[in-house]
Amino acid sequence: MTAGPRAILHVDMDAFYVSVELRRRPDLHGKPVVVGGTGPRGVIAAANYEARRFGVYSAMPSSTARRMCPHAVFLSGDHELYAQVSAQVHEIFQSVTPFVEPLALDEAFLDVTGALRLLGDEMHIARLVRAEVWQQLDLRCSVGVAPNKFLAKLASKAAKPVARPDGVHEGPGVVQVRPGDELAFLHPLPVTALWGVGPATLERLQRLGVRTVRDLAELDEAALVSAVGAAHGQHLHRLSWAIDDRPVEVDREMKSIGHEETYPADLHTYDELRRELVRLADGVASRLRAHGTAARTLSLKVRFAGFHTITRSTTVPGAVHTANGIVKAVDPLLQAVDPSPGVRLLGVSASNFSPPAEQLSLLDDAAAAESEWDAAEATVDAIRSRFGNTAIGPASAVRGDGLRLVRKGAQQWGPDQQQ
DNA sequence: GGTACTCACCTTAGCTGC
DNA sequence: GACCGCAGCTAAGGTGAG
Repeated sequence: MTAGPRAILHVDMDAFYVSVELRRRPDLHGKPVVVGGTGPRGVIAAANYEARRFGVYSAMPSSTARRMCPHAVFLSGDHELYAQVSAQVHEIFQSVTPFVEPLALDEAFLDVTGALRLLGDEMHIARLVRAEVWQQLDLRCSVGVAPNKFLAKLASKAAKPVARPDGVHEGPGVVQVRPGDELAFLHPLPVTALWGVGPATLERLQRLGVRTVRDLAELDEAALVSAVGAAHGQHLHRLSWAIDDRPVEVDREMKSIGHEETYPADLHTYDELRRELVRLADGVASRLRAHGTAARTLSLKVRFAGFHTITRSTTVPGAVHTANGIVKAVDPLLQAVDPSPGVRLLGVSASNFSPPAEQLSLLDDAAAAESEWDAAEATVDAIRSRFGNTAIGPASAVRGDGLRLVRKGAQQWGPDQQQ
């Protein structure tokens, strides 16, 4: 390990999804544009700074966004395209350092400590990354530079453009928190700036009179722990003193795979739910196989019309990676659910990964059945890889009189308007 | 009255085996 | 046989992030 302070970069693309859209729709430059679900149950995935001037932000219900900014252009989004562009962005990161931890399609941490001698100081590297992203991809990003991940993330936020009602103001693009300046930068910030302070934690902290990070730092750690729990309290206390020694993790292991979907109209019968369960299980199984893994724990998520949400899960003796295996495990959980109040969302997820069951024991009945289905679903995978994701799927995934196959991923941010 | 989707992690509670 | 303490696992719910 390198002695002395680390040099960590947090690179965050500016209004990523919208910026990618603007590359193919230059006519929309300067106009408020949002990407997200276009239907009444959709949410905003990204808004450009012109739209943010009107108070529109990501995760806002699309219906609210339409009220606040009726003249905005609403685009339903193209997740596959964003993933492709994201891969190009990450290639640029890799050209600077192999120590890249992707956080999302549009952001990553880079540990450039080892690249300082070769490429110059961390500010130079930050400007280099920014320039390459702009020149190669016609996209803007903001970069935070700091001795740790947490401060680098806050710094990149400080580097971003700001949208106010009077206009969009350019940000500095790169902001550095130098070793020794950590607390001067951190302590005046509102406590919500800390990673891990959401609405629930904020309410508890406010009851203790905490408003800023400095307030939190000066709070007795025991009081903090009793308010928000041991793990969370200790973590926040360390962050409030700018202590964050988490490494940049290049290969983070995935721990769960899931799909969930909100329907344009509530579902009221077991048959409808069961049909959707098969579709969701098909999507989850397909991804499990793509990752060469299988899962022992299968979970069902049901959100009712009143937004009350329940989860039910089961752990099976042999890991499964076929739609049939998942449906068999989850169906009893679904049968125990009363759908009569109306179900707006159904979700299936798989966790507790281990090698596929048939590799462990072909003698076991369940494993043998899973192996038979595996052969069939491997053929499905091959057809999809050649002809596309909608080429083949469970019969129950066919919707409407046009026999259009509806696959997962078509409505990333809620049901579209015409469903 | 309106709230998507995906993933990670934590807390609490109950059960089981020793 | 009843009880205790402990560890490990599972299930359910909650919180937070992007």
